[in-house]
Amino acid sequence: MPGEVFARVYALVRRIPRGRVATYGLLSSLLDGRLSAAAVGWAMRAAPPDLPWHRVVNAAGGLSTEASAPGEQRARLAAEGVTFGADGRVDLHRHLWRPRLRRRRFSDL
DNA sequence: CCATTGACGAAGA
DNA sequence: TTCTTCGCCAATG
Repeated sequence: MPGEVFARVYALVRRIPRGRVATYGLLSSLLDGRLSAAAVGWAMRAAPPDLPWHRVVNAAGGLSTEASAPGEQRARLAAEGVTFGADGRVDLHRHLWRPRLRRRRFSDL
């Protein structure tokens, strides 16, 4: 059984729309520091099979799964319209998910 | 309990 | 621009 914290990450990842991607760091900050970016990586490793894990990339738009599952993440992303640069990285300017943040006081920033 | 390990990332050099 | 270094924190042995 995955830890309770991981459930929060999974819920977030399920909200990423088709054709968009999120970064480990973005998910970490959306969780308000409950989980570090590295820990989000751990959560993704243990992700349930139905999770759209392929929509999570690193801060540079690179695919961190190339070593363990060559080509799979890229194929899945390409299948939903995500484009890649010549360097093989996702074009974040075009596909990064920008979720609506919860209303927050300026004084909290 | 303690050390190590990442599908990470910002800051330096 | 590329590379280290260091902090991060759940999981593992």
